[in-house]
Amino acid sequence: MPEQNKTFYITSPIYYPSDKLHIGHAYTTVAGDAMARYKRLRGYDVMYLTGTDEHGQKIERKAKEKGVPPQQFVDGIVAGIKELWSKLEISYDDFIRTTEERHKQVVSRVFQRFVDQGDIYLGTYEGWYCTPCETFFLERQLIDGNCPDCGRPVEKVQEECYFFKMNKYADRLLQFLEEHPDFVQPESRRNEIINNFIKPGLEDLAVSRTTFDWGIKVPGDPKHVIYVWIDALLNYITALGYGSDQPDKFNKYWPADVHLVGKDIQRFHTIYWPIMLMALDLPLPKKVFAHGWFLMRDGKMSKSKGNVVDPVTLIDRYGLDALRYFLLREMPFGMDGNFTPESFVERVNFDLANDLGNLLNRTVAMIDKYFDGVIPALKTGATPYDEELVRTAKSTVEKVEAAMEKLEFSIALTAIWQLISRTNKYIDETQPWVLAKDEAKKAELGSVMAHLAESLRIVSIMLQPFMTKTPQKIWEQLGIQDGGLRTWDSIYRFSGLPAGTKVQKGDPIFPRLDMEQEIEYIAKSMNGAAASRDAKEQKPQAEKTEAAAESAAKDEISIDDFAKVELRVAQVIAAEPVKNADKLLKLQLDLGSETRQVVSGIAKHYTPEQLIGKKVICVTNLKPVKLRGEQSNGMILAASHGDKLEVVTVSDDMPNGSIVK
RNA sequence: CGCGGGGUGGAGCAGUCCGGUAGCUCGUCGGGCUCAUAACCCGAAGGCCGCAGGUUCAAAUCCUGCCCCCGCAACCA
Repeated sequence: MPEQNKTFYITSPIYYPSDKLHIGHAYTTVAGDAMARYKRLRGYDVMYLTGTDEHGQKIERKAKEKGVPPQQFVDGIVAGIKELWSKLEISYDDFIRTTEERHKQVVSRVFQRFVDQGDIYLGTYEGWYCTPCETFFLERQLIDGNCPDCGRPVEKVQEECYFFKMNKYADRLLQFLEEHPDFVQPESRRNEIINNFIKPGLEDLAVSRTTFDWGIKVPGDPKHVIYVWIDALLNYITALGYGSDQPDKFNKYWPADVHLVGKDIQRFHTIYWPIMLMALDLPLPKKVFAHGWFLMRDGKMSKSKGNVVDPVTLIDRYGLDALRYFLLREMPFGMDGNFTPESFVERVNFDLANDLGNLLNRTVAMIDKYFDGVIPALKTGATPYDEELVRTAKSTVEKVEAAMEKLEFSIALTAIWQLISRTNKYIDETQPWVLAKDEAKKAELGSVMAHLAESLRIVSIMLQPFMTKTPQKIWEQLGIQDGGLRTWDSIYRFSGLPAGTKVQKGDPIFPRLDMEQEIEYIAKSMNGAAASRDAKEQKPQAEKTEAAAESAAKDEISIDDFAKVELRVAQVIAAEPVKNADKLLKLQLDLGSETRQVVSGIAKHYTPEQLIGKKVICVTNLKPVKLRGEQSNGMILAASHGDKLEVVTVSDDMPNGSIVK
């Protein structure tokens, strides 16, 4: 039997195609791609899997709103996701969709097996149901025994539901986690999982639903739909053909080397997934790595805050490699970090344009100028500075390899940039422009040029996992055509580039950006609708923000529809915080003819004192609700942008109760 | 006592597990150089490492208590 290549199986999460993806999704998937590319470079037989988790109530509902069948709805979104991946040059080897036959059949079979083994049983789910709200609640969610949403009485319901006996495997799981300290990464999250979830005892997991239809039916009991985790997690093996008549890939790649996940779903991958695999008598994945979030200046990214970054906007304007570099460099993998327009532009300018781009540019320019574009012979030792440069290059390779094994992308990139920096310094030390004036120093000068070119070649090869276009551009300028000079193995020696190679001067690979202008550009693209209003200059067609898309998607209404809303001027005569609530203020409003109580979620922005006396606009014919136990008979209008919020007011001489239209 | 993360020179972070010269990027100031994308290189200033106790020969690092910030969860009609 021929010797098999070492395999490497890495997965991204499968994404939920109910919305457009944002930079956070791009981040995870680019990280997985970098790892996959790195392992391929190192000679591994790599399987990189990504995909979509397409079932569930939310998609069923969204499809209904759009008036299309769920499958058609997700098909559209998935096409967009694939387009984004193609734009990001994600080198996935397979894209699994949970609506595919290859997945659904196996999920059914596995479910049946769990039932047969006694791991899944049919039980009853007990909860409380609010008929008007059509929502289930747990005992602890109720407020004074009533619906937390509308305050009306709820009724106790018992519903059939299938459960997975998680606790049956808890001891084995705990033992596994103790024996495999590397399984959960970063390590800090391991304790959280063990202490918060496993040690207190695992509850049986509800694995079916009867409240919606869009999903894989429970075998032999079609009113039940298999609920998300059983369905979704299995993608990692169904994509490999597990349980099908073609299990070759499964045999070859399983167990997975790394599951990349967001920290929000790490729990499911480190508890439920291993337990499911134990129940299937399969080996467990080697590692579950949770990366952090990109946070915006005003907190977590969210559409309502208007701070969502669309990766396409950045790619179209700054190029793919700028974005990929930023994502992988800006924050340590596994930690939260910030996205700001400033940080993005600074990275591009300082690291890419000034350090790397300029180094290539000056190197090629000098080879052109001093040697008619032909790289001379390299002779290490020709200058006193060679040795340290060569040593730095060697140690950089080691550092990058070590960092990549731990998925420490930012550390790997930092190391590469240290080499770039060292190479820039080498130019200052050797002073080629001085050597050039002395014909006797021609060989020395030539060797300096060769060192520069070789250093850049090594950099370009190490950049391949992170950037997809830049290495190619560097090779073009350095005149590297031989594939052998592009391999990872070729960088252990500092002498790969043969003398006589003809360089080809080109445009700067990363043009310097105008800081102010670009920061403003990105900031505007993030602000969406608000930005488009005050945007003075031309906006490239690519700029379409979520917020803008969303407002455009809102249906037009007629004047009659609007007339249904009764708005009146009201004066705040009393205001106090609601107990046990951070965000709520209880307001007493004078509407002229009456006084009424309104609870408003503005405590983070106004103190009660600031509001008293203000004339605000109140929606007076809104259905009353109870919030945190307080009656609210209306709602006051407020403008919000990002984390700013301001209530809408009118001047003091407008009488209370005046109609607003 | 709901869960979790964090407070380190002006900004953003590393170092904290395994105590022992406090490091990186940017900014500021000064200098050098001209091959290069006003890029590159060198140097300097600037920190009682949130506060208070404790352990130790020695604490950013270990222990105890406290303060402050930020996510998540419960409430934004």
